[in-house]
Parts: sequence; C-alpha cells; structure tokens
Amino acid sequence: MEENFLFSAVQKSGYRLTKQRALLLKVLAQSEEHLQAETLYERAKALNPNVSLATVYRTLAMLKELGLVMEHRLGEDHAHFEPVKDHPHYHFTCQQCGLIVEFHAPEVEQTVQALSESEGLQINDVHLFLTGYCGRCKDRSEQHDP
Amino acid sequence: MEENFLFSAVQKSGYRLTKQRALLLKVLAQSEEHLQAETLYERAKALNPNVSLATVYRTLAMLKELGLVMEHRLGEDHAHFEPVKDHPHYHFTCQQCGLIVEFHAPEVEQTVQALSESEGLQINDVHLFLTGYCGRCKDRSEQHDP
DNA sequence: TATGCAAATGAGAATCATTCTCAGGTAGGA
DNA sequence: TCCTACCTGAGAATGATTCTCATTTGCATA
Repeated sequence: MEENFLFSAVQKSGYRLTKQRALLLKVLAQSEEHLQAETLYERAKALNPNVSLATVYRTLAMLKELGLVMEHRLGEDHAHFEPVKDHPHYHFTCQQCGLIVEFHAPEVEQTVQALSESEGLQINDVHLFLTGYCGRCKDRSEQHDP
Repeated sequence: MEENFLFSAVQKSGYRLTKQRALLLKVLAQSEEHLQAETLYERAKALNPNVSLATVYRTLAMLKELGLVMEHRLGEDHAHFEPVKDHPHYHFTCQQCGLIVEFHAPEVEQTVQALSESEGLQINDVHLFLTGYCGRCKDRSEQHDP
C-alpha cells in the first residue's frame, strides 16, 4: 500500500499526522507481511529511537478505526496487523511450526454477502482462519503416527 | 453434546476422570452457548466451590487437545469455548452491542477442502468470524450517519 | 511567522486473561 | 489396600495491551 495514500488518509480523517505516525505508516507500507505490534515497534525504533510501544498500539488502533489496517488473531497470544489490501485474503497457521500461509477465497465473499442479506447484518470484516499442519509437518507426523 | 460421551472420551484418552473434570464436562454439556473460561468457572463453582480457575483452563486445554472443544476468538479480549458439534458453524459479532450470531456455511467446508488439496495442508480447524453491525445497531446508526 | 491549545507522546504503572509453581491430594492399576 | 504418577488449589508470574499524567507538538488562526 502506498505510503502517501496512508498519509493523506490520516490527514483527511482529522487525526494529526505526527512524526511518529508518519514513521509507523512508512514501516507498515514497506511491510507486506502480517506484523505484530512488537515487530512494528522494533522496526520503527531502528529508524527513529523516539517511538514508544504505547504509540504503536495507539496508532494501530487509529488505523483500524479508519479501516486502513486489519487486526488478525492467528492462534498466537498476540495480534497481527496488516494494511488492508484491495482483495480480501485469509490465513492458515501451522500449529506445529507456526508457518503462515495466505490465500484467497472469493466464494467466501459471496457466502458472506448472502448471509448479510438473509440476516440483515452489516458486515465490516471477514476473518477466515484455518489451523492444522503444513505439508512439511504433516509428512513428519505421518512417519510416527500410523 | 452428551455428558457421558465426554466422560468416556476423556477416560479413553488416558487422562484421568477427576471430580473436577467431571463437573466441568457436565457444565459444558449443559451449555450450548460459547462460554468464556470465567463463566464456566462461575457455573462450576456454583455446583461445587472446590474448583479453581487454573483447573478450568487446564481442563479446557485438555479438551481442545482431544478435539472435544473448540476455542474461538470473537473480537473480545478473552476466548470463548464450546463443545464441538456434528456440523461446523461460524460466528458473527456485532461490534456495537456484542450480539453473537451463529450460522452455518457448508460452502466454506468445500472451499477449505479444495485449498487443503491444492496446498497440501492438513486442516484441523476452520474459523470463520465476521464483525459488523447487527440489524438493530445498523438501523440505529443509519439515523445519525446520512 | 508567532501564538494557543487540543491532541499526541513517552515512560512506566496498571490491567486482565492466561499460565506456571509447588506443596499436598487422589484416581485407578496392581 | 497401596503406591505413585497425575491432578489440583492458591496465588504468584507472565505477557500483551491499555491507561495515566506530565510534557510536547501539530496546526488553525491572528
């Protein structure tokens, strides 16, 4: 996602574009992966030591509210964050090695759309999250189990 | 889910069927809703004060491992737990009032099956979790927004 | 450009769900 | 009934996230 797009989105929203926020947006824009708050904090601090973890959390909350960032719970005890992309995507986590696989599933959007209409819901976020074993870990456990 | 089914599943697994576990299984079997650990703890304590919260968490972890209970993250800062049912189901949470709606979506299982094959994954759990506004809260906000 | 102030920040304390520790208790096989 | 590995209760510890509050700063306005 374009760094400048994020900058102007924040400014238009009425929130101030502070140095800290600009720095965090820059790091986020450069990171395509699903970051955790701590990682974002470390990467930002490497560029400018004057950032606090509290500001990282505050900025992420603001970006979530503006719909620019999504928060995911991927089976670990901390959240992952990533800039919202054009096409929704989903996650698989290997419960053995922690590998995260991203995938698309356009059918899910149709299902959700239908549900939204039949139940009268306004659906803002869709999280599809799978757990199990990746190919590598699956093969490894099959050598022991049977 | 049958209480006795849970009892024998635990015994067959090699774990001991202690008084505390039997009590917690009983409460779980009676509760069709998605319970949080604290609620399970309170309901169990009402029947027998000699239960500790630590044991609730330990028992839930055991049941998860045995595939008898699923843990869900529904957008709040605590987990929800529920006995595994025959047919998978999913959750919508209203971000305004907290209402939880359960729904079925058989198409999702097909999508997941296809993904499993194309990516070589062994998928154990499927979580589809939606957030937005329920009918009531959606209508309420529409009176202000436009 | 200088000023004022509401909004934002840093540092660390506080919170809260969950996990761990460890001394004592108990299920269940022999 | 005995034995012992497995469980439990109580409370401390952990770790992610949020809050507090004194200080700083973006930015609208003069």
